Amino acid sequence: MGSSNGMLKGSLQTIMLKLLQENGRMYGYEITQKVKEITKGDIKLTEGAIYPSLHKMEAEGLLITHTEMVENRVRKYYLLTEEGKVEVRNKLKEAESFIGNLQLLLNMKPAVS
Amino acid sequence: MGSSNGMLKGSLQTIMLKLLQENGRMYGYEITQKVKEITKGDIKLTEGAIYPSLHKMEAEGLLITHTEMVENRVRKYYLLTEEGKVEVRNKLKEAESFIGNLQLLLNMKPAVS
DNA sequence: CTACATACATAAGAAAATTATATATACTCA
DNA sequence: TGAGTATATATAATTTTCTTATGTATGTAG
Repeated sequence: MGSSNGMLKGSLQTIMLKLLQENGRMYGYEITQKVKEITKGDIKLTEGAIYPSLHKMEAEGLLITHTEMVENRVRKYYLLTEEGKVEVRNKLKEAESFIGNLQLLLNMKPAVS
Repeated sequence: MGSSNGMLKGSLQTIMLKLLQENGRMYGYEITQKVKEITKGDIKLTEGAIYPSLHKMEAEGLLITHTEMVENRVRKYYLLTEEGKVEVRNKLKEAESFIGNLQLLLNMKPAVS
């Protein structure tokens, strides 16, 4: 079934911010599809997780939005603000450090000599 | 200051189970010190996080305990049950997969050709 | 007319953490 | 003697963040 998330807890924001950094602008549904594609179906983001998270980041000033009608459907695009661009870099550093530490703790990486 | 946790969310159990797998038996405070040591102070587990988590894993049958008095202080040692040993392996596979996916999403790993 | 894909939103509840507090012993430092 | 730190465990209150479920709406495939 692939979709054994459970460890996703603290990294949703980081993932979405990084995708926005790379793609310039994205809408919610597009993000879920992109993540599914990149992880080959392993990680499936749910609407109940992404939309509140996007709203929160918008409220915090990390994202701005603009809405478009495409094929008679509403699309709400999200883009990074300047503050958001700074935040991505911080989050990525944090993630890098965290992954390194996790690999050390779980013995997935040789100890540094 | 190093101690920017925040991404620890879903991995506390995995970390503690892995340490127990490696060390045979450990007590709560010892786990916090070991994690601090291995991560050079980056990750500081709090009591409010570890004790409820250990209690839960004991209730689930993953751990058993025995208490000892050392230097006039109580120590509650935790050990893996057979079920717990199986669980560590599952959690480690999950963690490996998750870390791989996260590195892909965050562009911390070259795309597989 | 049913199901699925696209697209957003939100409410209810659960899970897992943070923060704060409490207990208790022992050592150090002023 | 009193304060602070280290060792050691526990729990309550709160917050954050997620899952699950539901609702709206359009378009296509069968």
